[in-house]
Amino acid sequence: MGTVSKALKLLSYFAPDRTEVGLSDLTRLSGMNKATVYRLMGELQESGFVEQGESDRAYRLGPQVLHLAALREASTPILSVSRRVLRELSDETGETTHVSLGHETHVQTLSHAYSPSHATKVTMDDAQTVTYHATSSGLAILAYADPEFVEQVLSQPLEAHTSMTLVDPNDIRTKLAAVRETGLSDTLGSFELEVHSHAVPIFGADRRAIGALAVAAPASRMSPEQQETIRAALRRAGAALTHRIGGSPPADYPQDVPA
Amino acid sequence: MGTVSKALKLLSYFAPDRTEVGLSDLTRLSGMNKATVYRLMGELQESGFVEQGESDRAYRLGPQVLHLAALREASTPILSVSRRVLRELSDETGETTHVSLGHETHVQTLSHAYSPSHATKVTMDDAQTVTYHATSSGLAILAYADPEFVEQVLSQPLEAHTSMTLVDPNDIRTKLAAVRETGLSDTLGSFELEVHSHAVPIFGADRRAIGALAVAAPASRMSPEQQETIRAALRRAGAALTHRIGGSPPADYPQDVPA
DNA sequence: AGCAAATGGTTCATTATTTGAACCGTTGGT
DNA sequence: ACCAACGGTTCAAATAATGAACCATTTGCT
Repeated sequence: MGTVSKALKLLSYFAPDRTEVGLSDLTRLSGMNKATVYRLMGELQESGFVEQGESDRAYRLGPQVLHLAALREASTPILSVSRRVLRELSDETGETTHVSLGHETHVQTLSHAYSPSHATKVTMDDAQTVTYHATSSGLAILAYADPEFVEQVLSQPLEAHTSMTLVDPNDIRTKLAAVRETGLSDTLGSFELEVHSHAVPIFGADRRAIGALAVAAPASRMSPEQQETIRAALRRAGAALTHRIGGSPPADYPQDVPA
Repeated sequence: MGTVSKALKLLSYFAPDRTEVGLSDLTRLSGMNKATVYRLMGELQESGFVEQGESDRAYRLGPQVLHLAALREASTPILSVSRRVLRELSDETGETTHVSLGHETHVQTLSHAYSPSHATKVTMDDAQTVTYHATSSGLAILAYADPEFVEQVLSQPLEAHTSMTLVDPNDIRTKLAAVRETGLSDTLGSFELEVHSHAVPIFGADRRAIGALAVAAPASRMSPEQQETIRAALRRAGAALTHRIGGSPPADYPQDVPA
């Protein structure tokens, strides 16, 4: 692994529940030498990717990441566009909605929206990191990913988040084939019990799945009619989002609801 | 300069008007060896900081920057908070407003809002990079920055964007003292002719100026009354933004409008 | 108060990585 | 058919990264 990758890997230890990390923590988490971490963080700091607290000297993500994100948004406005799509989809379905992006080994939540129509709802954090195999979003992305990439993900240890999580690679391959039939994935309690989640893939300009749009509802509220509402709304919203970021679905993506 | 800094420097060549950059362009822009750039970009790509187009193989900023920005926003919500503040400030003043962050050598626009009340308005891009010495935002930040930092900025060549730009370091030091008197800076045509811009600094938790909030109006519309409206609105909005991101102004910051 | 352990930070000889000139194979223009 | 520019690749030489041991403060415990 090159030096640059090591430095960037240090950034990945920031998480919603760990927004500040000290030097020793980073050393332990990364397994690198303390002097190495210190120097790398120093370079990241010079470039504005992290900043250091005055008192405790813990590292935080710096303003430079906002600048780069604004720049990325200027060319491919996923965030700003998805915010509107999420709002509409939440209003339409009455449930919590979110968009996620597929990364090398994990799926990352980018943004979410709640519906005010129910007191009980699935709660979310932005910037959450979740697994491919246990979430409807992850499965939606995998279903339209390169076969090699799928195998790479399935070759890693698959954690059982709940008793409902699919952990057998063959079960997952079967599931992915089913997802491809309809262009839509769903999971019941496989990431968190009592949560029934539906997702559709979002495609980029190169017709590859870059992320997913999902609706997460309490399982208790999921009637067949509600499910049909969600599926229809999700299909429409997904197509809209794909289109509005300049992407297009692959030729084999189901355009209509299959019989 | 360490390897990591070199890699991160490559990211700085992305700009609103250059969202895709090829290998040769990067080599020229950075002055580094082509093989070096290639390897560094490869590492940045592996970590998701950039991605490559299928056809032309040009590099774009990758989805990882969105993830980091979402993470930073979760702990210090400048962006989401400032959006609301900007909206209100634009409605109140009837002019274009924007927030910027102070960086090592430049000032970067993060977000902006327009007012619908006039047909002519100052137009903006997000993620624009501008100079410290020629903008009201830059001067507002400098006025509350460490003296060493001010000297560092003033020791570099100061470009005259227009005939009105202050380029003599002594003139700028005098200007900064005047800004400290009122806690508010303004420039008339020093970045772009015909634009009259007002700005207040935004302070972080450590009471240092991290950025600025600004109102940019066509010079032709700037009457003494309009100016007073803007100053008052800007002071209130700046205090609100500083407060809502968990920051506080330094002890010597003028709290009330001076006599 | 006094101690022990953990923290951030620093040093410097050893080591491993980065570097750059020259080299392919392709593509697009004339 | 040519030339120039592109992305990508190679390998010996040069340089930068590394890690064990060290110091100074801070924190937590008795």
